[in-house]
Amino acid sequence: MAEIQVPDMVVARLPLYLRALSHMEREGTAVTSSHELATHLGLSPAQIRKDLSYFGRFGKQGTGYDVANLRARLTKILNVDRTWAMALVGAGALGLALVHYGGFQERGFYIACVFDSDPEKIGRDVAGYTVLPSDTIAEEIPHRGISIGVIAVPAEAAQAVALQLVEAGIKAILNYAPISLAVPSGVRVQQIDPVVYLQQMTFYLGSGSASQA
Amino acid sequence: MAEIQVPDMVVARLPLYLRALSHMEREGTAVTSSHELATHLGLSPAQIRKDLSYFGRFGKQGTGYDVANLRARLTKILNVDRTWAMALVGAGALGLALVHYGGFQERGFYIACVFDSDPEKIGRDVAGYTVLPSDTIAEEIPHRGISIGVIAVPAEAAQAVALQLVEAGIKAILNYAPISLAVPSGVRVQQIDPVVYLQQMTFYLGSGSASQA
DNA sequence: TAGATTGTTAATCGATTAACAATC
DNA sequence: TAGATTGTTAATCGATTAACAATC
Repeated sequence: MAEIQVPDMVVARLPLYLRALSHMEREGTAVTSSHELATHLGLSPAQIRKDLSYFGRFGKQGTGYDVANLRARLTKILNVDRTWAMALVGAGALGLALVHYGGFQERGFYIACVFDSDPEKIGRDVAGYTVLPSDTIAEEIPHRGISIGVIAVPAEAAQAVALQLVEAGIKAILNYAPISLAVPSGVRVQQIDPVVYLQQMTFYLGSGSASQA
Repeated sequence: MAEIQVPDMVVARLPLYLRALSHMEREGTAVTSSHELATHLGLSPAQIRKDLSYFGRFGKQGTGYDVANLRARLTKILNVDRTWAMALVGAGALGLALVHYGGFQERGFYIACVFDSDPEKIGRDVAGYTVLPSDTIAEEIPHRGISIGVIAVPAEAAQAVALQLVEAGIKAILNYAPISLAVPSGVRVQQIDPVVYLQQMTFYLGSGSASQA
C-alpha cells in the first residue's frame, strides 16, 4: 500500500484550517474559497489547495468549499472525530490552569487524570480530580485508554516524567516545561515554551523601545 | 548597509540554542560542539553551524564553542540582554497562571500591568497587580515603555484587544486565544494554541488506541 | 454563457545537508 | 604532531508558487 507521504509542514497547517473553518461555521458562513481561507490565515491560496490535495478533492470549481463538509473531513483526517483522554502531570499553577481550560473539551480532548509528586498535593482534590502520585503513572495510565501525556512540572523533573509516560505506553507528549525532551522514536513531543516565542519576536523588535525597569 | 537577511526558520531556532546553552551552563558544562548541541536538540550539526554563521564566528576549530560565551552572544542577538515589559490582557484562569509563571522573569520578560474588561475584576488585586480596565490600554501602555502584549481573553474578544494593543503602539503580541489575529504589517504575532499542537500529534497517532470515555 | 475557482503540474525558490579546507 | 571541529561552499532536497486546463 503505497501511502502518499504527507509533509510535516502540511500536517502542521491542518489544525489551523480546521480552526478557521470551525470559526466560519459558527459565524454562519456556508461556503468559502482557498482565497478567503488564505487571507484569513495569512497564507497563499495555492498553498491551501495544494495542502488539501494530499487528502482528496473537497472543493467545487467555480464555487469553493462547503464549510461544514470540509470541516468534517479535516476533523476525520486529524483523528479528532473522537475524544482523546490525556494524563496531566503537575498540579501546580500551570497544571491548574490547564485543568480549568475549557478549550480542550470543546475540541476533542479532555484531562482524564492528574498526577503530582508532591506529598502535599497527592490525594487532594483539584477541580474535581483527586491528585494521584506520579510514581503510579505506569499503573494508572494503561487501563484508562490514555494515549496523550501533558507535562506541567518544573524543568528539572520533566525528562524523568517523560520517560515514565513513555513506559506507561504514551505515544504523544505535550510539554510545557522549558527543556528539550529526549524520547524514543515513535513518541511524538510538542513543546510549548512561551519564552521561545517571545524571544523570536524580540529578535525583530531590535534593541530599541527601551523599557528598562 | 546591506544587511544579510536571516531566514525566519533560523531565528526560530535561536531561542532553542539559547535555552540549551543556558541549561548546559547551569550544569557546569564549559565547552560544547555543534554535534553535542545537535544531539541535544534533535537537529543536525551542520544546521547549527550554518545558523550561527549568519551572525559571526563563535567557535574554535578542534574545540567547539565556549558555552558561556555563545550563550552571551545569543542573548545579545535575540535582544534579551535587557528586560522586556509586557502588558497582559485578560485576568481569567489563564491570565492568572501567566502572572504566576516564574519562567518569564528568569529569562528577561515581566508582566508590567494587567487589563481586563470585566467590571467584577477591574480594580481588584491579582497577584499584586491592580487590574486595569481594558479601555484604558491606549492611555496606560505608551508611558510605561511596554512593547509586548499578551492576549489571554476569550476568542471572541481577542481581535478587538489586538487592535487596541496595536493602537497603543505594541509591536509584538503573544496570543493565547485560539483564533488567527489580523494585525497591520510591522506588528508581530505569535500564537500559542495547545489544541493545534495536540491535533498535529493525533494525526500521526491514527484512529487506534480507543479511549472513548 | 461568462465568471469563478478548483486540482494539479511544472518552475521557482529556499532550506538543509554533505563535504572539506582551514586551523586550533 | 594527530585528531577534532569549525566555517563555508556547492549539491541536494523539499516546499512554495505560478500558471492553467478542467469544470461548476
